[in-house]
Amino acid sequence: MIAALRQGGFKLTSQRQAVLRAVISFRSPFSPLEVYEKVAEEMPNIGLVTVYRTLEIFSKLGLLCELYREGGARSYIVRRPSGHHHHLICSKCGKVIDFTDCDLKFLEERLARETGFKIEAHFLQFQGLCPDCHRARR
Amino acid sequence: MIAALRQGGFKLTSQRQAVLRAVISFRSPFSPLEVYEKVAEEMPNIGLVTVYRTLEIFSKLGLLCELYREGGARSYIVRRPSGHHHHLICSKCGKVIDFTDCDLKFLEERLARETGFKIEAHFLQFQGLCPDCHRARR
DNA sequence: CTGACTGCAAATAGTTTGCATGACG
DNA sequence: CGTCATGCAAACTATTTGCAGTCAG
Repeated sequence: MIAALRQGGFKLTSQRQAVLRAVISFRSPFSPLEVYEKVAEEMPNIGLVTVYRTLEIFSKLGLLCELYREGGARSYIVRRPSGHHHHLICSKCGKVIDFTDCDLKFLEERLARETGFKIEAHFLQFQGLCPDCHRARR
Repeated sequence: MIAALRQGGFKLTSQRQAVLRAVISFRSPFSPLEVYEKVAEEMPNIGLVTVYRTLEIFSKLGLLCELYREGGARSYIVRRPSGHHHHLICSKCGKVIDFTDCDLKFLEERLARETGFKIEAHFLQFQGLCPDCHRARR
């Protein structure tokens, strides 16, 4: 991680180390504000702006992955080493489950053939109710 | 649609009709602001707030489906009872091509079985270069 | 040293709320 | 005619930008 920062030409400041520590302590998706609050416990002078900027850098470096949730707040998760993955999100409580195998190669090839596009990426996301929320609804 | 409004106990106002007309004219996901701008062409006095409230109602009635895009703006698509569809977007010029058959049933069933989620929707989008932009790049 | 980084304050963007007026049913 | 809907303005929340001082390399 420290190596990744250096490689990107970024400086290793105490703030960035603190944000990194906070980020890897989360087990579910987190917003910039949540990270800020956690970091502020040990570093009260840190600015929320710094947290925003640091999360953006981490995201560009591939350490974090931005995802889409209801409620307007941006949220991130720590990216697993495996690389490419998708999400299954509970529309009630926001719980997120990753999955990696999406098996879209056949569809992608057909679309490329039919449209002439050179396809570079895809975004796939499922929404639904997690077991708890599904149960609670009844 | 009109029936759906009545059934929900909502009044059928000219604004709601105009928003409905605008909404079904879009071929790709749209934000409240985009809907507002389109409606304002024929009804300059409409308030952005009314658009927000109307879209929320339509969403609750099941006519629209909220989805997540980069950039922070909320966005919706029309939920089509028969033909839900997806997009293939050129990352250079923004050209959009729709496609309908996405063949995710098998994946969806497997995810539902493995996670216990009740899956309600999915969002799938491909990005790449359209033939023109691909040619131009060389 | 020096350019990148930080933190403050202010600016923006998107969305929601309060309230008086207006219109559907 | 009563109630729900509208539109304005203002409040709010999340995020971005400008800038002067600070620090890692």
